[in-house]
Amino acid sequence: MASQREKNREYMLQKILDTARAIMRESGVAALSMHELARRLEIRPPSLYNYFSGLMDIYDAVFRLGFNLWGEHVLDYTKDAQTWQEEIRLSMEAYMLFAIKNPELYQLCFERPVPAFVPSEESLNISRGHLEDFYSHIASLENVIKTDLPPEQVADLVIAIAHGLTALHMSNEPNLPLGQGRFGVLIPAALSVLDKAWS
Amino acid sequence: MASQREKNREYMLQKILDTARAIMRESGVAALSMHELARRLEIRPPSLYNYFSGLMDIYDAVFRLGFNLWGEHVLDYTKDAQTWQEEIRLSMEAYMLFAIKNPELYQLCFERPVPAFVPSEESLNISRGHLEDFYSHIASLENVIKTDLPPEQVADLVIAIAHGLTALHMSNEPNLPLGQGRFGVLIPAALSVLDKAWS
DNA sequence: GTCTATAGCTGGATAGAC
DNA sequence: GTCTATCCAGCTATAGAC
Repeated sequence: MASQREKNREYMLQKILDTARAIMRESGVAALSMHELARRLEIRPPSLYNYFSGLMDIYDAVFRLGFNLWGEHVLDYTKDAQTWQEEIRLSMEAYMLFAIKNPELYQLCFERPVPAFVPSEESLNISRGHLEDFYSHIASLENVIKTDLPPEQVADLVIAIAHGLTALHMSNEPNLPLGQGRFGVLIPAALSVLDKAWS
Repeated sequence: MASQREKNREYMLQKILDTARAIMRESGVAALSMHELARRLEIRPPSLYNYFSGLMDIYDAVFRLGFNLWGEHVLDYTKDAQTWQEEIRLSMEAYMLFAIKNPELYQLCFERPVPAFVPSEESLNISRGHLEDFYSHIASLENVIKTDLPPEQVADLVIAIAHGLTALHMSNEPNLPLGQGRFGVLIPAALSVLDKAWS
């Protein structure tokens, strides 16, 4: 039973997080500030403290939001995989696609651009959960992927390759769509290498 | 003929850059400031303007220093390579080793932690030169690496893998030496994959 | 080449009125 | 739940004395 007050509060919380993301996207993750946030929302900075306990709390909320969206995104994007090659291809594409569509969430969640921000344990547990899910997924393919590597290392290697291609894509041509650009174009090449090595 | 004045000036320039690197290493690249720099050097902030035109100029000098050291480092580390596999192994190891030994230079040169800092054209040309050198190196191996990929893509894929492993190593276990840790341990696995795919 | 003094900006956060 | 007023801190950079 959401009362009108609760709905208004939800609405405001949403608006704050949306605006925070817009600032991070336009000016870099580190550019988020209570002042700028209040300016864009056309309120005074102290009002924000009715919704969040401080700047780091807002970072944490966006971080949590990022990993929640990431979980949904990967689940949805990889749901039709039939082979391990497809599984890995879709996982890598999902990684880069998420970064292209949500650069501010990608930076905040997968790089560490704000040393002063340390995610809360609660938020870290969400991210750990997604990693465990991926480990399990790869472990279930243990008998079809032909390699001596333990499944965790297979998973970590896939993550590292996806991360490397994505990070370089984002710092070179962040506006090009999936599959294009100097590094975006290399996903098939990376997959071909893994396929030849592990088939 | 370096006069005493010139020697003193060189010495001070060196001291400023060393101190700048120390700040970046301890508190993050973005934490560099004229105030903190002056504090550690036990001078007043305005004195720094006799050596650099401003904060961004100092970033640029460290950036340039980073790529100069990077060039020497790679040249030295890969000089004994006999096969393409060794060439690639040493290149990847050189990449991660440089990051472990000079995390502040790695972050400033290979990640982009300070959106407000844009390297000067002169500095960018140094980095472009090193990339061209690596392209040439890989191109010279075109007939021994068995792949349909153009040499630039071979090089970019190697860079992406090295970058992915290194970035994840640095954000997870930056203090572990080369070859250790969750991602540091994966260099041989990555090389094995490339060897199987391209031999 | 160093300093003092200062301008002028940004920021996080709190007290307390309404 | 919003505001005004305020504090305190950090920063880049310049003017001008010595």
